Amino acid sequence: MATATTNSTRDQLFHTASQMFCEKGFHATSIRDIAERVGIQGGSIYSHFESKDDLLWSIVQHAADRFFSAIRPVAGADMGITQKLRKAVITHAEVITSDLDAAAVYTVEWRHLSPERRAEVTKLRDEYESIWRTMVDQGIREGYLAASDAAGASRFILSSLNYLFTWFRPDGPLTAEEVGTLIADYTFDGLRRRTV
Amino acid sequence: MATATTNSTRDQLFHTASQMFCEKGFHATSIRDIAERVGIQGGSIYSHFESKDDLLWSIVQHAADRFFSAIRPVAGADMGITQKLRKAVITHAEVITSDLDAAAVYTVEWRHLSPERRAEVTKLRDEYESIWRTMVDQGIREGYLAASDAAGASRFILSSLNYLFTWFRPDGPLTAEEVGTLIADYTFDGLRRRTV
DNA sequence: ATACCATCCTAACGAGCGCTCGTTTGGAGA
DNA sequence: TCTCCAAACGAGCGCTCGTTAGGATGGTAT
Repeated sequence: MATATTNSTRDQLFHTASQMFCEKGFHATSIRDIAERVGIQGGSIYSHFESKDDLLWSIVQHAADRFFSAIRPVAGADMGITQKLRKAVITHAEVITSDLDAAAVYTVEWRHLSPERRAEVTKLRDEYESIWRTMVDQGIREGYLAASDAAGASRFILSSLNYLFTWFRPDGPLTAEEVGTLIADYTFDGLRRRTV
Repeated sequence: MATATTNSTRDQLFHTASQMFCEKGFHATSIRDIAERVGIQGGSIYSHFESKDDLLWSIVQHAADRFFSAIRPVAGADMGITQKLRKAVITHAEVITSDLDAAAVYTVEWRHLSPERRAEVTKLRDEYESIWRTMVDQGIREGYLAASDAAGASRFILSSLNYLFTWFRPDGPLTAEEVGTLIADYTFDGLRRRTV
Protein backbone atom coordinates (compact mmCIF):
# COMPACT_ATOMS: atom_id res chain seq x y z
CA MET A 1 0.00 0.00 0.00
CA ALA A 2 1.14 3.53 0.72
CA THR A 3 2.76 5.33 -2.21
CA ALA A 4 3.62 2.42 -4.50
CA THR A 5 0.91 1.38 -6.93
CA THR A 6 2.18 -2.06 -7.88
CA ASN A 7 0.14 -4.16 -10.28
CA SER A 8 -1.22 -0.90 -11.59
CA THR A 9 -2.35 -0.86 -15.20
CA ARG A 10 0.92 0.78 -16.12
CA ASP A 11 2.90 -2.05 -14.58
CA GLN A 12 0.72 -4.59 -16.33
CA LEU A 13 1.27 -2.82 -19.65
CA PHE A 14 5.00 -2.70 -19.01
CA HIS A 15 5.17 -6.38 -18.17
CA THR A 16 2.86 -7.54 -20.96
CA ALA A 17 4.64 -5.47 -23.57
CA SER A 18 7.97 -6.91 -22.43
CA GLN A 19 6.55 -10.40 -22.85
CA MET A 20 5.04 -9.78 -26.28
CA PHE A 21 8.01 -7.87 -27.69
CA CYS A 22 10.13 -10.83 -26.63
CA GLU A 23 7.72 -13.37 -28.06
CA LYS A 24 6.82 -11.80 -31.42
CA GLY A 25 9.12 -8.85 -31.80
CA PHE A 26 8.44 -5.12 -31.52
CA HIS A 27 6.92 -4.46 -34.95
CA ALA A 28 4.89 -7.66 -34.97
CA THR A 29 3.23 -6.60 -31.73
CA SER A 30 0.58 -3.92 -32.07
CA ILE A 31 -0.62 -1.47 -29.46
CA ARG A 32 -4.02 -3.15 -29.62
CA ASP A 33 -2.44 -6.59 -29.06
CA ILE A 34 -0.90 -5.40 -25.81
CA ALA A 35 -4.04 -3.58 -24.69
CA GLU A 36 -6.23 -6.61 -25.33
CA ARG A 37 -3.99 -8.86 -23.21
CA VAL A 38 -4.25 -6.36 -20.36
CA GLY A 39 -7.98 -5.95 -20.85
CA ILE A 40 -8.30 -2.36 -22.04
CA GLN A 41 -8.76 -0.61 -25.37
CA GLY A 42 -5.81 0.31 -27.58
CA GLY A 43 -6.23 4.04 -27.19
CA SER A 44 -6.17 3.77 -23.42
CA ILE A 45 -2.49 2.89 -23.45
CA TYR A 46 -1.80 6.55 -24.17
CA SER A 47 -2.96 7.45 -20.69
CA HIS A 48 0.20 5.66 -19.45
CA PHE A 49 2.78 5.96 -22.20
CA GLU A 50 3.33 8.77 -24.66
CA SER A 51 4.04 6.46 -27.58
CA LYS A 52 4.92 2.90 -28.53
CA ASP A 53 8.54 4.01 -28.71
CA ASP A 54 8.24 5.27 -25.12
CA LEU A 55 6.94 1.91 -24.00
CA LEU A 56 9.88 0.08 -25.55
CA TRP A 57 12.27 2.69 -24.23
CA SER A 58 11.12 2.28 -20.64
CA ILE A 59 11.59 -1.49 -20.90
CA VAL A 60 15.06 -1.13 -22.37
CA GLN A 61 16.08 1.49 -19.81
CA HIS A 62 14.90 -0.66 -16.95
CA ALA A 63 16.79 -3.67 -18.28
CA ALA A 64 19.97 -1.65 -18.70
CA ASP A 65 19.61 -0.34 -15.17
CA ARG A 66 19.45 -3.85 -13.81
CA PHE A 67 22.67 -4.87 -15.55
CA PHE A 68 24.55 -1.80 -14.37
CA SER A 69 23.42 -1.81 -10.76
CA ALA A 70 24.26 -5.51 -10.54
CA ILE A 71 27.73 -5.36 -12.08
CA ARG A 72 29.04 -2.13 -10.55
CA PRO A 73 29.36 -3.41 -6.96
CA VAL A 74 31.18 -6.48 -8.28
CA ALA A 75 33.57 -4.49 -10.46
CA GLY A 76 34.32 -2.14 -7.58
CA ALA A 77 34.63 -4.84 -4.94
CA ASP A 78 37.88 -5.38 -3.08
CA MET A 79 38.60 -8.96 -4.08
CA GLY A 80 41.04 -11.00 -6.14
CA ILE A 81 40.55 -10.78 -9.88
CA THR A 82 40.07 -14.52 -10.13
CA GLN A 83 37.02 -14.49 -7.92
CA LYS A 84 35.85 -11.14 -9.21
CA LEU A 85 35.59 -12.38 -12.77
CA ARG A 86 33.74 -15.51 -11.71
CA LYS A 87 31.40 -13.44 -9.57
CA ALA A 88 30.80 -11.06 -12.46
CA VAL A 89 29.84 -13.90 -14.81
CA ILE A 90 27.43 -15.35 -12.27
CA THR A 91 25.94 -11.92 -11.61
CA HIS A 92 25.33 -11.25 -15.30
CA ALA A 93 23.74 -14.68 -15.64
CA GLU A 94 21.47 -13.94 -12.69
CA VAL A 95 20.28 -10.66 -14.18
CA ILE A 96 19.38 -12.41 -17.43
CA THR A 97 17.72 -15.44 -15.92
CA SER A 98 15.69 -13.44 -13.44
CA ASP A 99 13.85 -11.70 -16.30
CA LEU A 100 14.30 -13.49 -19.60
CA ASP A 101 11.79 -11.34 -21.46
CA ALA A 102 13.52 -8.14 -20.48
CA ALA A 103 16.91 -9.60 -21.40
CA ALA A 104 15.63 -10.65 -24.82
CA VAL A 105 14.09 -7.25 -25.51
CA TYR A 106 17.25 -5.52 -24.36
CA THR A 107 19.41 -7.73 -26.55
CA VAL A 108 17.29 -7.97 -29.68
CA GLU A 109 14.55 -5.33 -29.88
CA TRP A 110 16.42 -2.22 -28.78
CA ARG A 111 17.37 -1.43 -32.35
CA HIS A 112 13.77 -0.57 -33.19
CA LEU A 113 13.91 2.45 -30.92
CA SER A 114 14.02 5.95 -32.38
CA PRO A 115 17.46 6.83 -33.78
CA GLU A 116 18.34 9.06 -30.80
CA ARG A 117 17.47 6.41 -28.26
CA ARG A 118 19.21 3.73 -30.31
CA ALA A 119 22.37 5.81 -30.09
CA GLU A 120 21.84 6.11 -26.35
CA VAL A 121 21.63 2.32 -26.01
CA THR A 122 24.80 1.90 -28.07
CA LYS A 123 26.53 4.22 -25.63
CA LEU A 124 25.24 2.23 -22.66
CA ARG A 125 26.43 -1.04 -24.19
CA ASP A 126 29.88 0.41 -24.78
CA GLU A 127 29.95 1.62 -21.21
CA TYR A 128 28.94 -1.79 -19.93
CA GLU A 129 31.50 -3.55 -22.07
CA SER A 130 34.21 -1.20 -20.85
CA ILE A 131 33.48 -2.26 -17.27
CA TRP A 132 34.20 -5.81 -18.40
CA ARG A 133 37.27 -4.74 -20.33
CA THR A 134 38.67 -3.15 -17.19
CA MET A 135 38.20 -6.36 -15.24
CA VAL A 136 39.67 -8.49 -18.00
CA ASP A 137 42.58 -6.08 -18.33
CA GLN A 138 43.34 -6.50 -14.67
CA GLY A 139 43.16 -10.27 -15.13
CA ILE A 140 45.70 -10.07 -17.92
CA ARG A 141 48.05 -7.75 -16.04
CA GLU A 142 47.98 -9.97 -12.97
CA GLY A 143 48.79 -13.00 -15.10
CA TYR A 144 45.53 -14.81 -14.43
CA LEU A 145 44.31 -14.62 -18.01
CA ALA A 146 46.29 -15.77 -21.03
CA ALA A 147 44.45 -13.63 -23.57
CA SER A 148 46.23 -10.60 -24.94
CA ASP A 149 43.20 -8.76 -26.32
CA ALA A 150 40.96 -7.53 -23.52
CA ALA A 151 38.21 -6.37 -25.88
CA GLY A 152 38.06 -9.68 -27.71
CA ALA A 153 38.14 -11.67 -24.50
CA SER A 154 35.34 -9.55 -23.02
CA ARG A 155 33.23 -10.15 -26.09
CA PHE A 156 33.90 -13.86 -25.76
CA ILE A 157 32.72 -13.88 -22.17
CA LEU A 158 29.58 -11.90 -22.91
CA SER A 159 28.65 -13.89 -26.00
CA SER A 160 27.86 -17.12 -24.17
CA LEU A 161 26.13 -15.17 -21.42
CA ASN A 162 23.94 -13.23 -23.83
CA TYR A 163 23.00 -16.46 -25.58
CA LEU A 164 21.40 -17.60 -22.33
CA PHE A 165 17.95 -16.17 -22.95
CA THR A 166 17.53 -18.40 -26.00
CA TRP A 167 17.67 -21.67 -24.08
CA PHE A 168 17.52 -21.10 -20.33
CA ARG A 169 14.18 -21.91 -18.70
CA PRO A 170 13.54 -21.12 -15.02
CA ASP A 171 11.65 -24.40 -14.66
CA GLY A 172 14.58 -26.32 -16.13
CA PRO A 173 17.11 -28.42 -14.20
CA LEU A 174 19.59 -25.59 -13.55
CA THR A 175 19.37 -22.61 -11.23
CA ALA A 176 20.71 -19.23 -12.27
CA GLU A 177 23.79 -19.62 -10.11
CA GLU A 178 24.50 -23.10 -11.42
CA VAL A 179 24.30 -21.90 -14.98
CA GLY A 180 26.53 -18.94 -14.20
CA THR A 181 29.07 -21.22 -12.55
CA LEU A 182 28.99 -23.59 -15.50
CA ILE A 183 29.57 -20.78 -18.00
CA ALA A 184 32.38 -19.41 -15.84
CA ASP A 185 34.02 -22.83 -15.80
CA TYR A 186 33.71 -23.24 -19.55
CA THR A 187 34.86 -19.70 -20.26
CA PHE A 188 37.95 -19.61 -18.07
CA ASP A 189 39.03 -23.25 -18.06
CA GLY A 190 37.95 -24.19 -21.57
CA LEU A 191 36.26 -27.36 -22.76
CA ARG A 192 39.49 -29.31 -23.17
CA ARG A 193 40.65 -31.58 -20.40
CA ARG A 194 43.42 -29.87 -18.44
CA THR A 195 45.67 -32.75 -17.52
CA VAL A 196 47.19 -34.37 -20.57
CA MET B 1 27.47 -15.94 -69.60
CA ALA B 2 25.75 -19.07 -70.92
CA THR B 3 22.91 -20.44 -68.78
CA ALA B 4 23.41 -18.60 -65.49
CA THR B 5 21.61 -15.30 -65.19
CA THR B 6 23.57 -13.78 -62.35
CA ASN B 7 22.84 -10.22 -61.29
CA SER B 8 19.33 -10.80 -62.51
CA THR B 9 16.62 -8.72 -60.88
CA ARG B 10 15.73 -11.71 -58.75
CA ASP B 11 19.27 -11.96 -57.43
CA GLN B 12 19.35 -8.25 -56.74
CA LEU B 13 16.07 -8.49 -54.82
CA PHE B 14 17.39 -11.46 -52.87
CA HIS B 15 20.60 -9.69 -51.96
CA THR B 16 19.00 -6.33 -51.19
CA ALA B 17 16.29 -7.91 -49.05
CA SER B 18 18.94 -9.83 -47.13
CA GLN B 19 20.76 -6.57 -46.48
CA MET B 20 17.70 -4.62 -45.41
CA PHE B 21 16.21 -7.39 -43.26
CA CYS B 22 19.56 -7.51 -41.49
CA GLU B 23 19.78 -3.74 -41.17
CA LYS B 24 16.25 -2.82 -40.11
CA GLY B 25 14.50 -6.09 -39.44
CA PHE B 26 11.84 -7.93 -41.45
CA HIS B 27 8.75 -6.02 -40.36
CA ALA B 28 10.46 -2.64 -40.51
CA THR B 29 11.38 -3.26 -44.14
CA SER B 30 8.54 -2.82 -46.61
CA ILE B 31 8.20 -4.40 -50.02
CA ARG B 32 8.40 -0.92 -51.51
CA ASP B 33 11.62 -0.19 -49.57
CA ILE B 34 13.31 -3.17 -51.17
CA ALA B 35 11.93 -2.42 -54.61
CA GLU B 36 13.06 1.19 -54.47
CA ARG B 37 16.62 0.18 -53.60
CA VAL B 38 16.66 -2.17 -56.59
CA GLY B 39 15.09 0.43 -58.84
CA ILE B 40 11.70 -1.09 -59.63
CA GLN B 41 8.13 -0.61 -58.42
CA GLY B 42 6.81 -2.42 -55.37
CA GLY B 43 4.34 -4.52 -57.30
CA SER B 44 7.03 -5.79 -59.64
CA ILE B 45 8.58 -7.86 -56.86
CA TYR B 46 5.70 -10.29 -57.27
CA SER B 47 7.02 -11.26 -60.67
CA HIS B 48 9.90 -12.91 -58.79
CA PHE B 49 8.58 -13.93 -55.36
CA GLU B 50 5.14 -15.09 -54.39
CA SER B 51 5.04 -13.16 -51.15
CA LYS B 52 7.18 -11.31 -48.64
CA ASP B 53 7.25 -14.48 -46.58
CA ASP B 54 8.60 -16.33 -49.63
CA LEU B 55 11.39 -13.80 -49.98
CA LEU B 56 12.46 -14.24 -46.37
CA TRP B 57 12.10 -17.99 -46.67
CA SER B 58 14.42 -18.23 -49.66
CA ILE B 59 17.04 -16.19 -47.79
CA VAL B 60 16.76 -18.37 -44.69
CA GLN B 61 16.83 -21.60 -46.70
CA HIS B 62 19.92 -20.51 -48.58
CA ALA B 63 21.69 -19.59 -45.36
CA ALA B 64 20.81 -22.91 -43.76
CA ASP B 65 22.10 -24.72 -46.83
CA ARG B 66 25.44 -23.01 -46.55
CA PHE B 67 25.87 -24.07 -42.93
CA PHE B 68 24.96 -27.67 -43.64
CA SER B 69 27.00 -28.18 -46.76
CA ALA B 70 30.02 -26.64 -45.01
CA ILE B 71 29.83 -28.65 -41.78
CA ARG B 72 28.85 -32.08 -43.14
CA PRO B 73 32.19 -32.86 -44.86
CA VAL B 74 34.00 -31.83 -41.69
CA ALA B 75 31.80 -33.93 -39.42
CA GLY B 76 32.20 -36.92 -41.72
CA ALA B 77 35.91 -36.49 -42.28
CA ASP B 78 38.35 -39.17 -41.22
CA MET B 79 40.45 -37.18 -38.78
CA GLY B 80 41.23 -36.96 -35.07
CA ILE B 81 38.51 -35.37 -32.97
CA THR B 82 40.89 -32.69 -31.75
CA GLN B 83 41.49 -31.35 -35.19
CA LYS B 84 37.95 -32.03 -36.34
CA LEU B 85 36.46 -29.82 -33.66
CA ARG B 86 38.88 -27.01 -34.42
CA LYS B 87 38.20 -27.37 -38.12
CA ALA B 88 34.45 -27.29 -37.46
CA VAL B 89 34.69 -24.06 -35.47
CA ILE B 90 36.74 -22.40 -38.19
CA THR B 91 34.32 -23.62 -40.86
CA HIS B 92 31.28 -22.25 -39.03
CA ALA B 93 33.09 -18.94 -38.58
CA GLU B 94 33.87 -18.82 -42.29
CA VAL B 95 30.25 -19.39 -43.26
CA ILE B 96 29.15 -16.52 -41.04
CA THR B 97 31.85 -14.06 -42.00
CA SER B 98 31.49 -14.73 -45.72
CA ASP B 99 27.92 -13.40 -45.63
CA LEU B 100 27.16 -11.45 -42.49
CA ASP B 101 23.75 -10.27 -43.66
CA ALA B 102 22.56 -13.79 -44.37
CA ALA B 103 23.89 -14.99 -41.03
CA ALA B 104 22.09 -12.19 -39.20
CA VAL B 105 18.80 -12.88 -40.98
CA TYR B 106 19.16 -16.60 -40.33
CA THR B 107 19.88 -16.01 -36.66
CA VAL B 108 17.46 -13.21 -35.87
CA GLU B 109 14.72 -12.76 -38.46
CA TRP B 110 13.72 -16.37 -39.14
CA ARG B 111 11.10 -16.23 -36.42
CA HIS B 112 8.99 -13.86 -38.51
CA LEU B 113 8.36 -16.60 -41.04
CA SER B 114 4.95 -18.25 -41.29
CA PRO B 115 4.33 -20.73 -38.46
CA GLU B 116 4.92 -23.77 -40.71
CA ARG B 117 8.22 -22.47 -41.98
CA ARG B 118 9.25 -21.36 -38.50
CA ALA B 119 8.75 -24.95 -37.37
CA GLU B 120 10.84 -26.11 -40.31
CA VAL B 121 13.69 -23.83 -39.27
CA THR B 122 13.49 -25.08 -35.69
CA LYS B 123 13.87 -28.59 -37.05
CA LEU B 124 16.88 -27.54 -39.12
CA ARG B 125 18.54 -25.90 -36.14
CA ASP B 126 18.03 -29.01 -34.03
CA GLU B 127 19.53 -31.08 -36.81
CA TYR B 128 22.51 -28.78 -37.08
CA GLU B 129 23.06 -28.79 -33.34
CA SER B 130 22.89 -32.56 -33.27
CA ILE B 131 25.78 -32.71 -35.74
CA TRP B 132 27.77 -30.70 -33.23
CA ARG B 133 26.57 -32.82 -30.33
CA THR B 134 27.84 -35.92 -32.11
CA MET B 135 31.28 -34.38 -32.54
CA VAL B 136 31.39 -33.14 -28.96
CA ASP B 137 30.23 -36.53 -27.74
CA GLN B 138 33.11 -38.16 -29.54
CA GLY B 139 35.46 -35.62 -27.99
CA ILE B 140 34.17 -36.52 -24.54
CA ARG B 141 34.37 -40.28 -25.11
CA GLU B 142 37.92 -40.03 -26.39
CA GLY B 143 38.91 -38.01 -23.34
CA TYR B 144 39.78 -34.84 -25.23
CA LEU B 145 36.98 -32.78 -23.69
CA ALA B 146 36.37 -32.42 -19.98
CA ALA B 147 32.72 -31.45 -20.24
CA SER B 148 30.12 -34.02 -19.29
CA ASP B 149 27.11 -32.48 -20.99
CA ALA B 150 27.44 -32.63 -24.78
CA ALA B 151 24.35 -30.49 -25.41
CA GLY B 152 25.50 -27.76 -23.08
CA ALA B 153 29.01 -27.80 -24.45
CA SER B 154 27.72 -27.59 -28.02
CA ARG B 155 25.60 -24.60 -27.11
CA PHE B 156 28.62 -22.99 -25.54
CA ILE B 157 30.67 -23.45 -28.70
CA LEU B 158 27.93 -22.12 -30.97
CA SER B 159 27.11 -19.14 -28.77
CA SER B 160 30.38 -17.31 -29.32
CA LEU B 161 30.31 -18.23 -33.00
CA ASN B 162 26.79 -16.96 -33.51
CA TYR B 163 27.70 -13.72 -31.77
CA LEU B 164 30.19 -13.09 -34.56
CA PHE B 165 27.86 -11.25 -36.90
CA THR B 166 27.34 -8.51 -34.33
CA TRP B 167 30.94 -7.36 -34.32
CA PHE B 168 32.93 -8.96 -37.14
CA ARG B 169 33.68 -6.66 -40.09
CA PRO B 170 35.35 -8.02 -43.25
CA ASP B 171 37.42 -4.85 -43.52
CA GLY B 172 38.63 -5.28 -39.94
CA PRO B 173 42.05 -6.51 -38.83
CA LEU B 174 41.11 -10.20 -38.69
CA THR B 175 40.45 -12.69 -41.47
CA ALA B 176 37.72 -15.28 -41.15
CA GLU B 177 40.20 -18.05 -40.45
CA GLU B 178 42.03 -15.99 -37.86
CA VAL B 179 38.82 -15.25 -36.04
CA GLY B 180 37.80 -18.91 -36.20
CA THR B 181 41.18 -19.97 -34.81
CA LEU B 182 40.92 -17.41 -32.03
CA ILE B 183 37.46 -18.59 -31.01
CA ALA B 184 38.62 -22.21 -31.14
CA ASP B 185 41.54 -21.35 -28.85
CA TYR B 186 39.32 -19.50 -26.39
CA THR B 187 36.64 -22.18 -26.48
CA PHE B 188 38.82 -25.25 -25.98
CA ASP B 189 41.71 -23.83 -23.95
CA GLY B 190 39.82 -21.22 -21.97
CA LEU B 191 40.85 -17.69 -21.09
CA ARG B 192 42.83 -18.70 -18.02
CA ARG B 193 46.57 -19.15 -18.25
CA ARG B 194 47.37 -22.86 -18.41
CA THR B 195 50.63 -22.99 -16.49
CA VAL B 196 50.20 -21.86 -12.91
C1' DA C 1 -22.30 18.54 -2.28
C1' DT C 2 -18.78 19.94 -5.39
C1' DA C 3 -14.76 20.14 -8.07
C1' DC C 4 -11.21 17.65 -9.82
C1' DC C 5 -8.34 14.42 -12.05
C1' DA C 6 -6.78 10.16 -13.67
C1' DT C 7 -8.40 6.48 -16.29
C1' DC C 8 -10.82 4.33 -19.72
C1' DC C 9 -14.13 4.32 -23.43
C1' DT C 10 -15.68 4.84 -28.47
C1' DA C 11 -14.76 6.62 -32.78
C1' DA C 12 -12.10 8.22 -36.06
C1' DC C 13 -7.88 9.95 -38.65
C1' DG C 14 -4.19 9.61 -42.05
C1' DA C 15 -0.56 6.88 -43.42
C1' DG C 16 1.34 2.90 -44.81
C1' DC C 17 1.10 -1.95 -45.33
C1' DG C 18 1.11 -6.49 -48.45
C1' DC C 19 -0.73 -7.62 -52.42
C1' DT C 20 -3.62 -7.67 -56.98
C1' DC C 21 -4.81 -6.35 -61.45
C1' DG C 22 -5.12 -4.63 -66.18
C1' DT C 23 -1.88 -2.72 -69.02
C1' DT C 24 2.53 -1.59 -71.31
C1' DT C 25 7.03 -2.72 -72.85
C1' DG C 26 10.71 -4.79 -75.29
C1' DG C 27 13.40 -8.56 -76.71
C1' DA C 28 13.46 -13.53 -78.64
C1' DG C 29 11.73 -16.99 -81.89
C1' DA C 30 8.97 -18.22 -86.04
C1' DT D 1 6.89 -8.98 -89.66
C1' DC D 2 4.13 -11.04 -86.39
C1' DT D 3 3.56 -13.47 -82.16
C1' DC D 4 4.49 -14.44 -77.64
C1' DC D 5 5.90 -13.91 -72.96
C1' DA D 6 8.34 -12.48 -68.99
C1' DA D 7 9.03 -8.31 -66.54
C1' DA D 8 7.75 -4.02 -64.97
C1' DC D 9 4.39 -0.32 -64.38
C1' DG D 10 1.19 2.28 -61.61
C1' DA D 11 -3.20 2.59 -59.63
C1' DG D 12 -5.64 1.08 -56.01
C1' DC D 13 -7.94 -2.55 -52.88
C1' DG D 14 -8.82 -3.91 -48.10
C1' DC D 15 -6.82 -3.68 -44.00
C1' DT D 16 -4.01 -2.56 -39.88
C1' DC D 17 -1.12 0.53 -37.90
C1' DG D 18 0.05 4.32 -34.24
C1' DT D 19 -2.13 8.01 -32.63
C1' DT D 20 -5.73 11.55 -31.29
C1' DA D 21 -10.18 13.64 -29.70
C1' DG D 22 -14.11 14.04 -26.84
C1' DG D 23 -16.83 12.26 -23.55
C1' DA D 24 -18.28 9.03 -19.60
C1' DT D 25 -17.01 7.23 -14.97
C1' DG D 26 -15.68 6.92 -10.42
C1' DG D 27 -12.77 7.78 -6.55
C1' DT D 28 -10.56 11.56 -3.67
C1' DA D 29 -9.95 15.99 -1.59
C1' DT D 30 -12.19 20.07 -0.33
